[in-house]
Amino acid sequence: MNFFLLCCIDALDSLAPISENRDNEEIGAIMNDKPDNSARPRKERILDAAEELIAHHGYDGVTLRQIANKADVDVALPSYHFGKKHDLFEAVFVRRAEVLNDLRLSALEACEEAAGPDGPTVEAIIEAFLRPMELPHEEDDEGWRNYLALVAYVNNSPVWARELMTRHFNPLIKRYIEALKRALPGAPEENIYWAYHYLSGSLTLTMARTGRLDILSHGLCSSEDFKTAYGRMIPFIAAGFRQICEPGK
Amino acid sequence: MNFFLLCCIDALDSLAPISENRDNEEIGAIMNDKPDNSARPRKERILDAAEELIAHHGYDGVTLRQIANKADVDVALPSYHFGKKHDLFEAVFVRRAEVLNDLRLSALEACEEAAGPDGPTVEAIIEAFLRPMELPHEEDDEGWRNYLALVAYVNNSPVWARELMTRHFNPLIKRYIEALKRALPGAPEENIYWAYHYLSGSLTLTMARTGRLDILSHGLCSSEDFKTAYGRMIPFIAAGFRQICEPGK
DNA sequence: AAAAAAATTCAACGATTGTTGAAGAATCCT
DNA sequence: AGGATTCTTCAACAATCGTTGAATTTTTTT
Repeated sequence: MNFFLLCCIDALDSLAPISENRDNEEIGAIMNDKPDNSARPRKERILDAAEELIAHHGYDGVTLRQIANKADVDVALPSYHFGKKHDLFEAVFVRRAEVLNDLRLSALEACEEAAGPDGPTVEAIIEAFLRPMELPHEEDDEGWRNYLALVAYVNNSPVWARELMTRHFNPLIKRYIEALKRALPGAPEENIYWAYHYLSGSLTLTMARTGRLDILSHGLCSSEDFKTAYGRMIPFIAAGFRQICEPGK
Repeated sequence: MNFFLLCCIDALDSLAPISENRDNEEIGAIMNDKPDNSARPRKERILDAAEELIAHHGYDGVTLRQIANKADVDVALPSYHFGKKHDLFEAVFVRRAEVLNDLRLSALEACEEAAGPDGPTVEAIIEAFLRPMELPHEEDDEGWRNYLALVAYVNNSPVWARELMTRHFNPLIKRYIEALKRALPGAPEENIYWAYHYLSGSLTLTMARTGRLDILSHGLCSSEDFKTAYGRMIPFIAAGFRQICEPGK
């Protein structure tokens, strides 16, 4: 009863002059749609909220007020911490980009080391490219899932892809391309790029998690099932690479 | 001299009470960034403008005023012809959807007829799926190119994909899936759906024309080169299908 | 040619947008 | 403890958003 009363007060406190931040947040975290907002610092909460909303509705489909509301902070706080809206978007994008690049670089180096002097196979390289994206959300890390959907949104956008994606991801991708060239000696160079393009597309749609495949297959396949998605994808893409990149064919 | 004067008047006529629409438009079409707006009826001009702008900037990234401006019509006209903004968006999406479906259906039926009693091969089916998108813009039909970019945008969006894409494209896709099942007897059914998913992703990114591949390959490949994109894609995807759908492997 | 219908323009509405400066509260440093 | 710094709130700004009703022009019909 006492507990319930406090929650109702909390729900109406939009105009009450509050000065008890910590207590208020902890109570609000219990029965709100914004989970455990009290735990993380506000600056990261804003990034989390922006990440999720932009991944689902796009940059222009989300307002700073929606972001602030989901993060349970004041409207002015995103601007204070990140400046313009576009800067907030970049901050969201950059936050996990280096983490992902590091994971991928380690995976590539590991599979190169494990391989013989001829270098790793196509399958091993593609696996090193894909598995790092599976790892972060084996436990249900919704933040990482949202980020991957955001990357899919950016990578498919004619506006953002050239700037953001190229700047942050191309250097590492070029390393992967070099490894693929070694694994496919004699391949026409442009075909390697086309094959990577198809790989990128398949991966992008997977990360977007639109749920269309679920409907089409009547529940036989699930967009949320990353493990299966990547597991099938590796031999699929590798066979495609071999088909158009091996000179004998 | 006389010609140039008329153009200047035309450029300043935003507040002049005009009643000579036809003449005015023809003159304006010569030196404006909005080409041949006088030729097509206004209702289609609005669809064209919305198509191009939404394909490039997304639904929320475009205002009705921008659309009206590009179509060279009044701000209120889109609302008069199509109602709400969302209805205009759907009108754009639907306009060419049936045309595309018809092209694909004809292509599928043709290749089924050409094949023997065992039905067409995987390559033939995928070709029938892809080539209809190449045809409309072999001549530089920018309208069709914009539409395909719009479909890519929609198909990659968690918000729109389930509703619009499913409603307008799933029926025909199911026919293609059935043909693929025939071409790949004994294949695990879910793998067919996964393979189609990868195909859909590769196609989507190709239609989006982000220009990233151009940068990555230092101009070796071009996002605008649909012919090559589809030509390489068919054997690539077909090999992938065979890899994960043929029971022997 | 007059009347009816459709197409187009104009001006304006309330709502919402991103952003800011000043005021206030919390935290840190010495 | 107290001054400096950082963080957070509040209220408000001009600009722009989608949409609409009434007026006007153009086209179609009679």
